[in-house]
Order: sequence, then structure tokens, then C-alpha cells
Amino acid sequence: MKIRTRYAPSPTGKMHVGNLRTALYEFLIAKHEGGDFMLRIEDTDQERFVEGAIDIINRTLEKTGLTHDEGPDKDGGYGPYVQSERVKTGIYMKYAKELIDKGEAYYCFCDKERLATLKTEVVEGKEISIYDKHCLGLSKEEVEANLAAGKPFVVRQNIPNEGSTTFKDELYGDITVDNAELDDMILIKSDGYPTYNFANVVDDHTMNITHVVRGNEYISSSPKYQRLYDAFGWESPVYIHLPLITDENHKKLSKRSGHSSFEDLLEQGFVTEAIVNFIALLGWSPEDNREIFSLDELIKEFDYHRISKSPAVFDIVKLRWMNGEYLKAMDFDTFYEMAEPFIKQTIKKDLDLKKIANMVKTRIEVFPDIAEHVDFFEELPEYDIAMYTHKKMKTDAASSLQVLKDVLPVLEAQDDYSNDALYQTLLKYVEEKGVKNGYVMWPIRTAVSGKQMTPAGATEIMEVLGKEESIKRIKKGIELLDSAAAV
RNA sequence: GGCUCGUUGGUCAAGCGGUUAAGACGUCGCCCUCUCACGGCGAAAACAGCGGUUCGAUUCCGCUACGAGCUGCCA
Repeated sequence: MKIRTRYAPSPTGKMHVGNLRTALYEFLIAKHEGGDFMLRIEDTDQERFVEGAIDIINRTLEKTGLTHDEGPDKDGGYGPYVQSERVKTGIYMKYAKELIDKGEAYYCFCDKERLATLKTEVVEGKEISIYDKHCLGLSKEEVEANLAAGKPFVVRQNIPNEGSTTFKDELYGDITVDNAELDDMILIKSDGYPTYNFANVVDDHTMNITHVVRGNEYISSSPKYQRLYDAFGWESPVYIHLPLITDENHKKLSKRSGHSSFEDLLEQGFVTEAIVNFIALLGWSPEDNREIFSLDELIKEFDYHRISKSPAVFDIVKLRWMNGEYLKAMDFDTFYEMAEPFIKQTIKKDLDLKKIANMVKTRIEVFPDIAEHVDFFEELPEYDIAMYTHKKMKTDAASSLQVLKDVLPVLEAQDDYSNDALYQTLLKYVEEKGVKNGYVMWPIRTAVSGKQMTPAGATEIMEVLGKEESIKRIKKGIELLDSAAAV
């Protein structure tokens, strides 16, 4: 049998990495077996609907490559299934009535006031009450009369107070709950819309979903869904509940975490492939120790039996590392295309940006890191002459001054400012003096960059800077060291 | 509060009765090197606790602790 999964988000805002991972796993589970992956928008809560949220979902899935296989025709492609559209067909009410006829559900006319009189318990600021099945006792005539009178109603699932219900999760095994723990949940709301609890079962069945994959938070309501399947006489799907993704405090990811949504991560300079790769490994691991996977490779390797049961902390430090791996592996042209805007943010001068990009490629983890690496090209920063002193290079202010003075005329005389030529020239000086490379390179690099660390060596920097600017900076260094020595 | 689920280094994780308990990120050290980074090598660092079952438990069972989720006319 062909596997069919679905991603069923509610359009209430940005797409969390948790949501994205759910979509990814659903996609991978289907594709690994050559199955189909569907998209279904769960917008039955009109109050929480956020304008533009569906666009975000579409954009994200498209960008990450999680394209769905089926849906209503739309602009030459597939649109998602949309629950609010399906409501218009009367499908949910039809199935609700079927349950009512079977005695598995019933009309409830209780208003807010009556509901408020139910025995409630306050735990941690939340009111907890269990519906008392009051309307289950209504006679057929009373129900008909209420309906005829246009009295607002909801439809509730009728769950017995005795016995227990069991469902099977592929990862967690059999989970059994006493029926007394299960509230008579609302299936159809008074506005005529189904609740998620009902729509999800009806849709998954009518869409022939074979594997229901969703977050852990649904595990405790799954027995209720199982009762629905049983009541209808439908075969239940394979359930796969996914462990949570938490923040560094082991709390559910919140918007405030700042790095919790896919779009936020893109803004922070992460590349799509790295994000997808990273979240794939948050709750799943392959048989070998491999960590770098393209989407196609994930499809090939993904075995849902290896999904973990315990929650995973979203570690942005490791994501940064992985992003860096992607940048290093990227071909230069692609890298340059993406890096250029970031370089141009700090460098306005007419310099060889490609050379700069190349210097930085193996040194950054995310694009915004570029700025701190290249700012000195634009302008020589103020620096302390203490920077000339380096224990390992055996340099200090005096030796540096000497080196710079010695080397200046040579560099002034030289016209070839290519990295190679400069390096050869300086090497000659190193040999003459019988010192270590660093002994002369360190002060020069310090003078031309004004920085402790640079993305390239002295000669490479000079190559990019050009003769005029390089000489200027070296003179500046001599000046600084001279005036300090004079004191 | 009740119910359900979870618990291997700081983090992601392998392990599915017998192992010196992998690997990765991060941290630290060394090497390479015209600085830093890359790369290479190495180090520190874990089975929540207590009881069973067993010749033998990280692995199976129970209890406790801790964490999380649910307990909505939200999904």
C-alpha cells in the first residue's frame, strides 16, 4: 500500500522549526517509500487565523523543497486542502450526524452560563471542568424542538465513563487511557465549524492518510480520535508522534527565543539546506555517523523507526557549525552571490570583492559574520601599538619599527603587488636577516590591518589594498611606533 | 491536582542483557601556519536515584525524583 502523509498546519503565524521538522518528517516518511505527501490547512478557528500565514507556509515548503503531491488544482499546480473550504461541502456535519445516529455523539445546547456552573477546579490558574453529559439526557423530541427553534448547539462526542481506550503509536507503543479521563469533546462548534479534533479524523480518513505524523502534544488526545475511528468503523492509521523541540532551558520553543522560526533563521544568515539538515537530526539519527545530508539523501536514508522518543534542545551553536560546513562546501560562485551583499555592507571602496569573499569563506559560519572580518579593508581602525608585540613571533614595538622601516623602501620600489610577488620579496628580507617569517610578517600585517586577527596574511591583504593604501598604512605604523618610542 | 509521555557527557546522539559506553557540536591542549580560521592529532566530560528479574543490567520490570505535554466551542 502506498504511504500517504500530510502536513496539517494551522495558519496562525510564522513557521516554527518544530512545525518545519514535523513537515519534513512527514515528507520523508512518505518519500522514503515512494508515497505521497499532502498539505492541509487547518483553519477552522476563524479567530486565530492570521492573514498571510498561508503564504508563509507555502513559501517555506517551497524553499525547503517539501512540495506536496496532491490537492485542488490551482494556477496550474496543486493548492493545499483547506478545511474552511471543505466545511462548505457539509462533510463534517454529515459525519457528525452519522455519529449522532449511532449514539456516539450528541447535540448539546448548554450555554456558557450553564457550563460555568459545572464543577470546576482551578489548577495553576487554569480552570478545569468536565462536561456532565447533561444534554445526552435530552429526549429526541426536546432535541428536535431546540433545533427547530434555532437554538445554538454544539455536537459532542459521547464517551462512556467505564472501560478504557487503547491506541498504538509506532514509537511509543500501546497507550491506554481510562475512558473516565476523556471528556466529551466538542466535534462541531456552535459556528458550524468542526474542531481540530473532529476535522483531523474526518480529513485523514477521507484523504486516505495512512501515516498520521504529528507532535507529541497530541498523544493525550489520540485515544479520543481512536474512539472516533472505531465509532465510524474506520481502520485507524499508523500513528507516529514526534518528540518536542525545546529551547536551551528545555522549555517549548517560543517566538521570543528569536531563532525559532524558519524565516528568522534565514534572516540571521543561515542557508536553507543547513537548516533542513540540522532539524532532520533533531530527533532522528541515521545508522551510521553521517551528519551532512541533502534532502535527497535524507529521503534515501530516513527510517522513521529511528526517530527518538525524548525531546531535543535546539542548539543554535551546532546549527552555526553546520551552516559553516555548508558554506565551506559551497562552490565559490554560489557563495559569492550570497556573500556579496554582506561584503558590500561594510566595504564601499572599489576593492576586489571576490578575493575578499574567498578569504572569508572558510572563516565564517553565517553571512553576518563577514562584517567583523573585513571591516579593516574599508578603513584602518585605531589600534594600540601593543598589538605589535607578539611573544611567539618574538616581536615588540622596537623590532616592529625596525622591520617596517627596513621594508618600506623595498615595498615602495616594487610595482608588482600580487600576493606571490610580495611574499617573495619579504621572504628575501626574512632570509637576509635570518629570522622567522612571523618576525617580519606580523608587524606588516598589523600595520596594514590594525587588527589582531585577519582573514588573510599580510601579503594577501596588501594585494587587495593595493600599493598606495598599503604604503600609507605602513607609514602610519612607523609614525605610531616612532612617536611612542620618542616618549 | 489528574492523566500521558520522557530521562546516556553542557548539547545532538549510538547502544536494543556481557562494550575500554560510539560519533558530532561546544570546551581545552598540541601540530600545521605570514595572525585567525580551515585541516590533523589528542584530552576532559554521561547511563537521574533506589529496588527487583538475571550468572550478568545503560539495556527488562517496579517505585521515587526531575522534566514535558494534555486537561479549550486552540490546534
